Amino acid sequence: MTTRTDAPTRREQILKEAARLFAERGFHGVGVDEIGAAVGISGPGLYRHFAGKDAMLAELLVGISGQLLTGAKRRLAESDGGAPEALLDSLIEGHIDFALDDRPLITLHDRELDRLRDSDRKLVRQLQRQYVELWVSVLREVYPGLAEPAARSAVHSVFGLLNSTPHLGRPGSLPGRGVTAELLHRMARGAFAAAGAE
Amino acid sequence: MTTRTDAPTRREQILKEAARLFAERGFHGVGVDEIGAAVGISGPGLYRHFAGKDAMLAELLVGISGQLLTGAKRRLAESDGGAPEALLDSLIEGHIDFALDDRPLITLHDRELDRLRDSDRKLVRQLQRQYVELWVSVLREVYPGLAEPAARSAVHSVFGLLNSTPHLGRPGSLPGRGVTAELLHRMARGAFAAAGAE
DNA sequence: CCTTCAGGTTAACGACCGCTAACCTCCTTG
DNA sequence: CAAGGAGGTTAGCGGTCGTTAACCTGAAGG
Repeated sequence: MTTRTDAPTRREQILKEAARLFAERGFHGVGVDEIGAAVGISGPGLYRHFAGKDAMLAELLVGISGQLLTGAKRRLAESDGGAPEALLDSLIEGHIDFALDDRPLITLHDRELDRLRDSDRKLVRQLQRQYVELWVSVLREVYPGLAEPAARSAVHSVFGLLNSTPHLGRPGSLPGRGVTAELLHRMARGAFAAAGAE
Repeated sequence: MTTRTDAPTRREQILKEAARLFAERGFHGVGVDEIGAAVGISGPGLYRHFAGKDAMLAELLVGISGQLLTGAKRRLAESDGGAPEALLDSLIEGHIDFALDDRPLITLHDRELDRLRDSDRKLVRQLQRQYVELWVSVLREVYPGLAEPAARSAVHSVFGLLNSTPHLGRPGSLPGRGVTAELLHRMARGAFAAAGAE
C-alpha cells in the first residue's frame, strides 16, 4: 500500500470536489464557480489548473478506469498460479474497497461517460472493457461451464451490485465498513455461484 | 394484464421520448427543443402539455416509483398466505420485467432524483421507501436470521444488480430476453441466499 | 356561419454558464 | 533587488436554455 502523507495539491483538491459535485448534481448541473468555491478560489481561477470543465471530468473518468484496471492487473500478477477462487475473491475485495472509499467516483464512472470528448470516451471504454474481460476470464476459470456471454452479463450485474454503495445511506448509517464489505463480498460470491450453476 | 391497444396520447409520446433523452444525456443535457423535435413539434409547443421541463421529470419519476410499488403490492396481495419464497420470486420477476422493458426509466429512477422540486422528491422517496420496506419484510420472512439493517443493504444491492440491465449492451446483443431474465433471477436469489447465510 | 378552443407556430427576453482578457500579488531565483 | 512566473482576482463576452408572448389554424358545436 502506498499511503500518502503529504498535503494534497490544489489540482487534487479540485478533482476531489469536482467529483463530489458531479456525483451529486450531474456534470451539467454544476457550474465552474461552484467548483471553485468548493476549494476556496473562484470560478476562472480553475483555468490555471485545467483546460476546462470537460478536462476535469475526463481526468476523473480516465483515472478511475485506470486505477481499477491497474489494481486488477496487480492482483492477477500477485496470485500467479494460485487458485482462481482466491483471485476472484481478491478482485471482489479490491472493487469493494474502491466502491466504499470513493463513492462519488463510482457514481460518476457509469453515469457521465457520455459527456466526454470522443477520444477520451474511447480510452475510458477501452480501459473498462479490459477490466471486464479480466473478470470474465477469471470467472470462467472458477466456473468452467459458464458461457462467455453469460459470464459477461454476470460480471456487469455484480458490478451493479457492488456499485450500489451510494444507495446504502450515509457512511455513518452503515452497520460498519467491515460488516458491509463482508456482506457485499458474500452476496457477490453468491450471485456468481448462482450464475455458474447451469 | 391491461394491454393498451389505442394509440398513445401526445402527452405519453412526450414522456416516452423525454425519458429516453434524459437517460441518454442527463436531465440538464437535454433541451426542450430536442424533446419537442423527438415528437415532431418544436420547443415551446411542449408547454401546451406540461408546465415545464421539471414537470416532465417529476411525472416520470413519480410514475416509475408508483408503478413499482403498485405492482409489488398486487403481488403481495395475490400471494396471500402463500410461501414467502414464492412471493420473493414474484417480486424479483416483476422488477426484472420492469428493468428489461423500461430501461430508460430504470436509469432515470436512481440518477435524476435530486433534480426534483422538494415536494416531488419527498413523494418519490416515500414511494421508494415503501417499495424497499416491502422487499425487506418479505426477505426477512424467507431468511429469519437476517437482521434488518443487513436486509435493507441486501435489498439495495440486489436492486443494483437487477438495475444493471442498461449496461448489458443493446437489447439485440443480449442472449435473449428470457435467458437474461432467468440469469438475473438466479443471481438475485443467489445473492440473497448468501446474505441470509450468516 | 360564427365562436371557441386545443394545439400548434415564431420571436424574443432574461438568466445563466463556460471561458477569455486584463490585471494584480506574492514567492522564487540569479 | 530586479525579473518572472505561478496562481489568483474581476469584468465581460458570446452562446445556450427555459420560458413567455403573440399569433395562427383547423375542427367541433350550437
